[in-house]
Amino acid sequence: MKKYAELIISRTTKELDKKFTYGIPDEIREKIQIGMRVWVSFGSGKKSQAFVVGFVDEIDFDESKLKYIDFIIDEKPIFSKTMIELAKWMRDKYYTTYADCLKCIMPSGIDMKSEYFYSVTDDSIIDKKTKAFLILEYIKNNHNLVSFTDLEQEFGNITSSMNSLEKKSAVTKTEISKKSDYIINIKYAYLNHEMSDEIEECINKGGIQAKILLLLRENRNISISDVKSCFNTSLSPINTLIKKNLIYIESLEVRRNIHQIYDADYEKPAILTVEQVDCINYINSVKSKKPILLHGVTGSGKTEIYLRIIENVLNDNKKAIVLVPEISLTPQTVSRFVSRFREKVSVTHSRLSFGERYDQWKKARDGEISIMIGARSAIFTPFDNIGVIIIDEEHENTYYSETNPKYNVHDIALKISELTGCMVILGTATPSINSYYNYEIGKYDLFRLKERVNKSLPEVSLVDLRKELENGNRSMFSHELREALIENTNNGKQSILFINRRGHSTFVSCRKCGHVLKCDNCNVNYTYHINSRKLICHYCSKQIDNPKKCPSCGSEYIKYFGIGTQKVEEEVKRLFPNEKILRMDMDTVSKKHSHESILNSFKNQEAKILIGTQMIAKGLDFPNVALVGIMAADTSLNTGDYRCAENTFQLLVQVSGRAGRAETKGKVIIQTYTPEHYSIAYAKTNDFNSFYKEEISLRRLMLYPPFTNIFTIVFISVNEKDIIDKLIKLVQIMNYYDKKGQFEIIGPSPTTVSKIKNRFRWRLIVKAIDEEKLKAFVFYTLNKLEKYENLKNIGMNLTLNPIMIQ
DNA sequence: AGCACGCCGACT
DNA sequence: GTCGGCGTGCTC
Repeated sequence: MKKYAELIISRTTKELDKKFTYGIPDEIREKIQIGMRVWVSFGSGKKSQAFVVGFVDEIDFDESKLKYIDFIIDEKPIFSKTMIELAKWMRDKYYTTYADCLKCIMPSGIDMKSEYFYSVTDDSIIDKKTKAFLILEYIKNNHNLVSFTDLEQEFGNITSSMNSLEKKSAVTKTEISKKSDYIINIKYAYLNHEMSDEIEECINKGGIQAKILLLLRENRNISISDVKSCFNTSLSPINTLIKKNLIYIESLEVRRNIHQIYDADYEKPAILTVEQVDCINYINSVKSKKPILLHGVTGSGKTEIYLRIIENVLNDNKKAIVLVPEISLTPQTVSRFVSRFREKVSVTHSRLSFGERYDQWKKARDGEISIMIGARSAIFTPFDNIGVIIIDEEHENTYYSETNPKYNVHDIALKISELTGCMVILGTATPSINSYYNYEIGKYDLFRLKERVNKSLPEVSLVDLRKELENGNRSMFSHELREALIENTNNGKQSILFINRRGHSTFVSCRKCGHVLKCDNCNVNYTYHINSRKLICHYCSKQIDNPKKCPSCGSEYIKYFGIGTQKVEEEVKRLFPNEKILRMDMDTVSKKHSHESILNSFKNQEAKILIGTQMIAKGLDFPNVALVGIMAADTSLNTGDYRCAENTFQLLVQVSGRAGRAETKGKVIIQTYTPEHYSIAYAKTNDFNSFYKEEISLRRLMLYPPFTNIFTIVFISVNEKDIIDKLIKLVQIMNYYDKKGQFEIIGPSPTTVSKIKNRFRWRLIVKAIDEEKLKAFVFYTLNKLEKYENLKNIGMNLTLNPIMIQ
């Protein structure tokens, strides 16, 4: 047993994507476990982090090649056996490497790496004025210890220089490894009870030392920093006491608390509606082990159901993971859970530091908490006994990872459920087409919540902007929206205006020749920003001054078209010169906490009107909001993506849900140029089922997911001709190998944004019914292409069933 | 992926 | 001769 360890080296290339067998030194044989991180020599060069995934008794290679593990990095394993199993499955599912998947599951920011540092030992043999001499000078001037990276930054390519300097013994190379464990140790003072007589004596003498001893009599231990601040003193009395052997010091690891969230008051469980009781009974009694799709209109009390289910799970001595979209991870959401379950809850999200996140992760692993709330990556919370995974707002796109491994939280949750037997609950007011289809074909169970708790659904009206135009209204506000906004504001109620574009004008063009101003680095129209009076590219952030003359024909008739949040703000200010107006978009929330402060300000009724993009669409609950205006419902319809109808329907229903969440009856006005489009028409009546019927039959007809699988291959390069040529070759290879015609190959064609930051992007779409066959086919043909063509200078972006076709 | 090694051409 | 640029091959 435990003769040799099987390791995955922490390098993410296909060539190294296999187990390497290492010897185990006797002194760590007892301690080493599956799931631990170890430090090893690998190949020539620097040492490497590796993960223990198994043990074997024999090796199947030449023993002379065997190397031994240097040491174990952490005290405890960082992967459970379930997580290692999960990584193995992810590797095949998402065609990445084992190391990539393990790193994804592992808490972020704790990678252990090493680097070479150089010191000068003898500079007499080097000629002055040479580059080598300058390098030596530089090292000596920087504490005689400089990293390779720093030297490279200072002098450019230095590989061969450093190698020859080392050969001549002018410098010595040291490998220094850095472990980021983010551990905070606090030093605590303890009384040495063996010295009670001496302690008594010291107390009688009085002074600060006596005060410290008295305090320690009352408490088992006190942190040194507390002692210092308590008596407003330095370290010296403490050191004297240590010298006298009356107290001793011990370091303890402390875990950071996310303090703010524990301030919430205890919230009494709400009285449940009949429907909610039915739902909870249903979930608790269902035996099928299928994921449960919880389809409830906004305001139907899903959160209270989550809380009750979690209560049950905790009573079973099990744990719960609650996933929410990053954007709705606000203290408001979290406090509902905290107020019910207090210190059993923790939170993890991207705004926490690595150390804070790692500490919450450790609390979960060590059983100090039972509920973890977080965005996408919280699905990997290392609980030992998961009872339920709740995915709130399951239709949200943020549950898809865009970087390798390009996983989808639904898939991961289902796999964890398969491995551990936990429940999976998917909650939403607007199910994703995929999830609802899974219910229809019997893969998921469904519970429908039809009522709003204490509330009625808002009244929704559609305004046809074409008719407004016919009637001579050229402004962005329809007559109906303008009147409603004025009335609502005069009544002291709050309004939300939704526009899915930031900036002022979404394109700028010349009225004389029609020239549209575009960024020269990207194939994107400039957006006009009024604060800076500049044109900004939303893809590469390039800014140029607002032109006075058309760069094409020289005319002065430059016009600004398209509505963004800033233009709406400008218009609303004109309507209500004395009202404070809040705007929330990427430009106003860039500063830390500004997201929070805008929402708080609106919550505290400091402003009656809030204008915003996507980010105001979700999960916000403001009781005084009686009007929601959607400025242009069609924006998300014209993206050309196969999911645009689904996205539009979801967005409209979600935004509408912000209205009338308390006693006030809410009103929603949707402005659109295409009121007859089914995604808009059914959003008006909040009729998911009809929308679904129409959408699913369209998907079936057009052969889109969930009826097929789509693989997109995007090639990226500064050389446009090169990527087109290579994609054409790929198509030829694909046609050659697709003997049975099982694969539909579309393209090559430029991506929606065909140039970003001066790099061209072209894509190929491959469709097939069978996911496994599709993956195999794409990788087989790509490998073939790689045999004939040099693909080193081409960026590649491969995605199975992308959330958005680029 | 790193990194070494080896080959080649260019530059004092 | 030495430096820098690359192609190739290996990593328990």
